[in-house]
Amino acid sequence: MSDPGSETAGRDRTRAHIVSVAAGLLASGGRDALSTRAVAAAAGTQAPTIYRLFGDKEGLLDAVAEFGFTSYLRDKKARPPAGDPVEEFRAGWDLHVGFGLANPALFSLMYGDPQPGRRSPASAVAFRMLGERIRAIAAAGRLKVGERLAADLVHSAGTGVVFTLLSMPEERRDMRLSEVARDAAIAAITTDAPAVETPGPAAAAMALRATLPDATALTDGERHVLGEWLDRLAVGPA
Amino acid sequence: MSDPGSETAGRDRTRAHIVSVAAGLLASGGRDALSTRAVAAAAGTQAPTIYRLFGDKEGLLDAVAEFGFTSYLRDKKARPPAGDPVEEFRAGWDLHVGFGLANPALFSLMYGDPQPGRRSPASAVAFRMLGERIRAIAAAGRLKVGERLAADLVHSAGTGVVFTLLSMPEERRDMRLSEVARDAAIAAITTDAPAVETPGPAAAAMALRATLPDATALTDGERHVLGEWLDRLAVGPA
DNA sequence: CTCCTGTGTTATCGGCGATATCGCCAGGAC
DNA sequence: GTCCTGGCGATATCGCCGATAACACAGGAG
Repeated sequence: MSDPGSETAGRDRTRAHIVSVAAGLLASGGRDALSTRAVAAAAGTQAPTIYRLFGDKEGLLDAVAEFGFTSYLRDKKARPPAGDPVEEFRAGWDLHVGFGLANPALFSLMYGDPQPGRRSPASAVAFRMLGERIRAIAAAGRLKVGERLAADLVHSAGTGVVFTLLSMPEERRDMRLSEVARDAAIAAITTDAPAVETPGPAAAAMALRATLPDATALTDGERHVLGEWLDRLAVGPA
Repeated sequence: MSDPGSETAGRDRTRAHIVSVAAGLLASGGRDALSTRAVAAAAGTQAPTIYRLFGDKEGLLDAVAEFGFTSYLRDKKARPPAGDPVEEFRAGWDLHVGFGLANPALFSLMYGDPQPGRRSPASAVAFRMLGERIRAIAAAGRLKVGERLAADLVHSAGTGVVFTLLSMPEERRDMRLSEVARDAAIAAITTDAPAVETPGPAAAAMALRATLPDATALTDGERHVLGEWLDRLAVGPA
């Protein structure tokens, strides 16, 4: 281990090669084409190598999913930021649905056959991206439900749309479904009139201060303390 | 074949027995527990019998899915018609989501790993039921999109919600997700005027929640408590 | 030079879906 | 009553799968 750089480089290189070959097999032959033997043969190596590098088959599948997903993102990521967080959200939705339709086997790998608690690294990446978009909407004062619920709702709608479209013959897919579902999700989690005009906690605190009497979810005492804190926040970090 | 009645009766009986045993295996051990050998052994028969009765493994899976789905419907179908088609729709949604959460392996069998054009008999039954509910809404003059698009949208939302909930650990599942998604779907396909949107404190609370880490005017403890209150405000008056 | 770790290679295990083959027996044909 | 035949149970088998044990070999560490 005196030369870990080149050693792990060689290791990483064969690993990347196997993942790339496996992704090709998956895309061309579907999930069933991705057997350890087929991958090993196509990569010019042996079955035990896969287990040394990936632990087990699930490790290989995770690596393939992450590779395919990030590759797709890299190819498509020429999009300039739109400014409006809801417009950014739309772009993210379309990107994700496009990924699912372009890589059905990969998408099924990431989201099909769900197991409680288990989440593939690739879908974790996707969910984190979604969380950032949701947060941006919230920071703009246009989110009317909790961030977590919003993210779950959008995730549900997106995966559902992709699965539904994938179950149809390709020529019968109605892409309006994606748009309608997308806008329905937006309508469910956002408000048209932004509650906050300027970014930062101060403006948000002021906006909340104004609607505080309507905050019936809090007790009188909580409302009182909250009011004091909001006053401090409205002044700013002085 | 002079006595087709009793002959096919015996055939149907063993068939039903195998399906019932297989459903039990699937419910207890998950999808992987449903191997032809395991089913044959548990049913007290031999592997070739399964192929004689069901053609191949997919035929067996279809039969199991249909059996499980119709069994669930039979057990739960004590619901009296509600009159209002949208209310009927709500009941159907809740029934379907309940089925998915109660039978995760069956649900994955029906909707996971989608293949273009292929639709399991069980999901065909479910989709037909959905179509009837949609048609009733249309007949009442309250559908604002095409029946087909409406059905696809609802199907997407429903399967997406179930998959999302199934991917979470059981104790972390937020059942509001199903309700919010359901009502969002209703809002997207019906002409019912959505509840008048009073801004309320939710959006401002979410805006502040998103920028909370920047709120340097508060101590860590205050920020923590404030975060909990803001989450409650996002849910609304409960 | 010797050891020791990591890799390539072969062989193998138990299980899977699917099928060929054969003995058997019930029921109709005559 | 006897023969024939079609479907069933049972066994064995094929090819493939995921996974792992066992072993030969290379090449740096000491």
